[in-house]
Amino acid sequence: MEFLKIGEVAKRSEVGIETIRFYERQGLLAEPERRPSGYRQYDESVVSRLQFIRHAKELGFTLSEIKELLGLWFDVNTKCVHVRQRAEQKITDIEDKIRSLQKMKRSLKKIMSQCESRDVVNDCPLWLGLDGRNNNAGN
Amino acid sequence: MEFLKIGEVAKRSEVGIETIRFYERQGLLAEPERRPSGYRQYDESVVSRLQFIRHAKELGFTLSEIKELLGLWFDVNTKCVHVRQRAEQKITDIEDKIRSLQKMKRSLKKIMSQCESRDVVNDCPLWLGLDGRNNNAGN
DNA sequence: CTTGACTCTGTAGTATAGTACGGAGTCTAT
DNA sequence: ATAGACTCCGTACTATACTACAGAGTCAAG
Repeated sequence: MEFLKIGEVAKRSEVGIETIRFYERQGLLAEPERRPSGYRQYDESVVSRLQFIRHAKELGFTLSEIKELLGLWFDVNTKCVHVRQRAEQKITDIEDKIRSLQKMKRSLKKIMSQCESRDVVNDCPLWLGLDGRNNNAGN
Repeated sequence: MEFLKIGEVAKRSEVGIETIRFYERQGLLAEPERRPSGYRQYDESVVSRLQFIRHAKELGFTLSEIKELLGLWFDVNTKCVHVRQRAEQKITDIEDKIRSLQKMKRSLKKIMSQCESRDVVNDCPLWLGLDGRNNNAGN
């Protein structure tokens, strides 16, 4: 079987059929080939692309950010400097996210240790560990 | 001045007034004390709490997940075992997020290097690097 | 050739997370 | 004591990201 129908793509990528069509309308997926009947014909690469979208969403990227991330690849063939800049910016954003998550993780561990030692405190380590001033990435 | 009015809290936490009231309705913030006039009176701790909410949102947590995260603290005073379990689960979630972000970062760096070397390829490292289940790298 | 599962387009509805009034009362600096 | 900024509540509106039809056509196994 050369091509996948939308239902097969949905199954493999764990993304709903309606959602796939929605992403197409939003420009996250290219318009696929069609059979004479009008049925969409996908090749397998769309499955990875959809999985990427799914992961990126779970990491707090919006669809338009994801669109930009995906766009970086296509631009590789065109304007190198802009790609570099945007990729660098994205990397910085990602590093900020990682740092915040690591803080959050440390705070949770602190909660657990306090819990263990029955040492009830009045300050919540969760938000004390995560208050501002460490990152201010604007979009 | 002992207490903060909602506008001051909004300014310090960089969260809108309407949003603060919205979070109160959603149960992310406790109902604050009131002046005889009905004005809300906050102490400073609410600012950290709002900042925590803001950060957690940027990391892809939903409001109800954030509510749960915040809830962990209060439960510390009550049922230790459940807190430990939930905190452990959250830590696992966070570690998954960190791993995905690190993959994404590596993929972006790969894009940049390919861009630099003018080595145009057909496979996009971005989503090739992020498709499911090969998630087993430590940090 | 039928039948049931699948797909098409277009439109409408839902959940989440805010954001924006309107019309009233309150606070505070002069 | 009054102007201008602030706050109250309730309701309605918005943006994002889906999700669910309706009504029609298509595909493929028996």
